[in-house]
Amino acid sequence: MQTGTAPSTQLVRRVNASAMLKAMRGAGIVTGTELMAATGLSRATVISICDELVRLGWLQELENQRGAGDYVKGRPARRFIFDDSAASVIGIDIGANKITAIVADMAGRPLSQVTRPFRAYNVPAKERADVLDSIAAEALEKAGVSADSVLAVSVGVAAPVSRGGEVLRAQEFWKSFDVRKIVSERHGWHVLLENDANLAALAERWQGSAQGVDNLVVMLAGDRLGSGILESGRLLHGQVGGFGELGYLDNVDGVGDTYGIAHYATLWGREALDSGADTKLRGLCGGDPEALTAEMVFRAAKEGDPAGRKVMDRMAHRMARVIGSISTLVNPELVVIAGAVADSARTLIPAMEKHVPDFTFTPPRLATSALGDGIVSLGAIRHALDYVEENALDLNPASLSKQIAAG
Amino acid sequence: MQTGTAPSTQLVRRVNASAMLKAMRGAGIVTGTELMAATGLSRATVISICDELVRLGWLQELENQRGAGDYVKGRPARRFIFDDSAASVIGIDIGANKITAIVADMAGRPLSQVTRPFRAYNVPAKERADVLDSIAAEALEKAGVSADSVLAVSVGVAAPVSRGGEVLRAQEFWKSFDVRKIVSERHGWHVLLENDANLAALAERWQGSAQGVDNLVVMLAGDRLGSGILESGRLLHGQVGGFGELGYLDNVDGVGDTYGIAHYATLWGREALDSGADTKLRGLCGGDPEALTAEMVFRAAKEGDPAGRKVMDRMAHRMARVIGSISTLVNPELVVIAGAVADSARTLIPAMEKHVPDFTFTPPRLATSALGDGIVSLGAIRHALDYVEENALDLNPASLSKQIAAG
DNA sequence: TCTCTAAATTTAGTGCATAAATTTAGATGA
DNA sequence: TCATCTAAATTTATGCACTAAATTTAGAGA
Repeated sequence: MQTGTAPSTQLVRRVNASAMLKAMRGAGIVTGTELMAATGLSRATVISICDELVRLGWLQELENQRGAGDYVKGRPARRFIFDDSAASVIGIDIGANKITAIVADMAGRPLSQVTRPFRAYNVPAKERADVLDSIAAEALEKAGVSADSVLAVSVGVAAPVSRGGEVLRAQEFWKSFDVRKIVSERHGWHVLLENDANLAALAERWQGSAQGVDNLVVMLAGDRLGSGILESGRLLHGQVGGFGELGYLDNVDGVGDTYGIAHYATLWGREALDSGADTKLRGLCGGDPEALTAEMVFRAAKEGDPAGRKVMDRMAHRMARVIGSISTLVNPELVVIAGAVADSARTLIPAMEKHVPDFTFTPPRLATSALGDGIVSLGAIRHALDYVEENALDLNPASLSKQIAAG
Repeated sequence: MQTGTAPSTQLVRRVNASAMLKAMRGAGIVTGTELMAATGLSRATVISICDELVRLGWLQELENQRGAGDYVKGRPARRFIFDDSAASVIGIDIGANKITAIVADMAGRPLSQVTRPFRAYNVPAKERADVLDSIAAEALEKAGVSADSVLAVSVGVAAPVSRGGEVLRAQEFWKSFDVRKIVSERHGWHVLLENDANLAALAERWQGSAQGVDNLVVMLAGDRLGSGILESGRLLHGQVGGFGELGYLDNVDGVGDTYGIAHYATLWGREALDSGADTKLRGLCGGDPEALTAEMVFRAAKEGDPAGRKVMDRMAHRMARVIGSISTLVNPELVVIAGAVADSARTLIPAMEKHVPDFTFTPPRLATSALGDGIVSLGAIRHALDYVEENALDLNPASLSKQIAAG
């Protein structure tokens, strides 16, 4: 009589294996006893899963069992270490002006980062795939990592992406389904797609100021406003990926459109110049309003320039309305402002905290992201790692070397 | 050596048992073979779970195996039937003006419905519990069902309720945590709390026009606007239950507040009267603007009265803005207008369908609820049934009779 | 060398499932 | 009447994943 096992039974093993990997990631060297405490499983189970994870290439067992002399009595514990370099993932951010790729190891440590500006819109699918290919190849080379070691690639795009990873309403130039297929077929990589603001939310919860926060809004607030929303720790997508779209702001009093902080800083700064006011901005941009950047306006405000400060004041009012409206409907614990302007926007926080309660009965905590420009590609790394960890028994370093051996 | 089984292993049985119950609910008489097809489980498993469910009082096995002559060959199948009357649940809607209770059997069939108007606000917790008790008792008596057969009670309130079932920001008069505890202790019932609009969303997906819809917004649109949101089939709550709050509409152009359809129908109808226009409304309300109701305005519009039609036109524009804004952010497949005015609001649909695309790039389908005034208590029934089905192995008819025998 | 100890291993048993062989209840027809 | 047919139930043999308790083991120290 042959075998036959319920898929539901095998699922238990998958769940426990994922839990073990998650417990080990970032924990350094661990013993069976520690894992028992972390997972609630029995020693027999923990050890058997460890043995399997070693076989699959996820873990390495250390030879020198007695470690840094932290304990001495009894039989020495077997010591396992998560093998950070067993495989790698790639996170890619396809922004409006540039494309960024990060190669990271299994601990999520970035090994290399490559950024390349865009040349044109509306290039054919194959060329788009080529761009993605070449930047990925460059990042891999820079990281000193083989393309065969890549277990998953996550790509962030500035367009709605459905829960299933499909871009159904291809805004601007990026119609990604083809690309996904092409890249996947070329390298055998698993390619995931996700909205850029959603990835920023994952990044912020992973390494930013939203650690442990389950109800979170992250606003990408550079030139345009976009938002990624986590509810009970889950990303929201809606029917075709539009959850978090902010177009309704067009009709909100005192907001009127979805332009972001950088856009309005520049616009209002130029208005101040045009008004003929006496302001430091004139010096900063060399007298040419077209040369004025958001950065200059922030700097002027910081240095006490009245025109700059007035811009900041208007900005805080405007953003308070934006955050107030979304917080009413979504009721997050925390709203994080992210993107290229996040760092400069930190000075806006006190004023925003003051005004947001005028627009919602459930004011959230406010923060700015410290993750900088790479937040989306970092979120893509987390997204890819999540996928790999969930599928660790099917998608693993050992399966890679088998492929290599077979190919 | 004694036993010891992983909780994760037992979980498989629970999941399969729930799946079996869900497959049987509403299916009438079923055989093992049919259940194999419905659940994907093997015959041995299906039969063993059936035997267990019979033991727990969920199912009954029929004696006369050969049914209505639909087939004849082979060994007669054992035939099981879900015992609708094995236990019951109560769904309660605590509205602004009245409280409604429905007692239903395990098939979700309402056995009785009782409505009672409110007398006062701000009654002490014990009295509130007494009101709930007495209306529940009345509904049980009317249904001819014993209080001992109740497996769960779900209560809908017009206030934010967190995922854990706690009312953290007790709007108006209902601070329900006490009540939950009191009722639970008096009868040993499991008492669940949920927001009324969320329950309406469950009802609409269960028996309304949203069957099979996973991304859904249901708007309670009577005197005040409220919304319940399902994303990927899950109710959204946010940090303290505020997800779906519409207070941001205060600042949306052409909306300005959260008053509902009934409110504005009455208000605008009175404006028409005050303007001295020649309108049927004057006859309908007997010349007294204070006596004018939303219902009269709808009727006048239906009969072609110009003033009434003008109100409908304004209403469609206003609601298009409301639905457009929420649809932009939430991206539902379908928006259902529910509550007491739903039936009258059906005539608004074509105009709203025309205008909604002006306010969102992702216009949803629109519908009005046919579930009438009882939509919240019906949703509470579904909520309670969901809870019972998820916990069918722990919370079951046999455990009830055991309690009775022990007590 | 003996003892102690904490951890690993081994052994026994449970729960939940599958799959294949066998039995069974009834219908049918020689 | 009784063998035959059939679809379903049962029985039997396994597999997998886990727990729990008994036993062994690797090193430290008296």
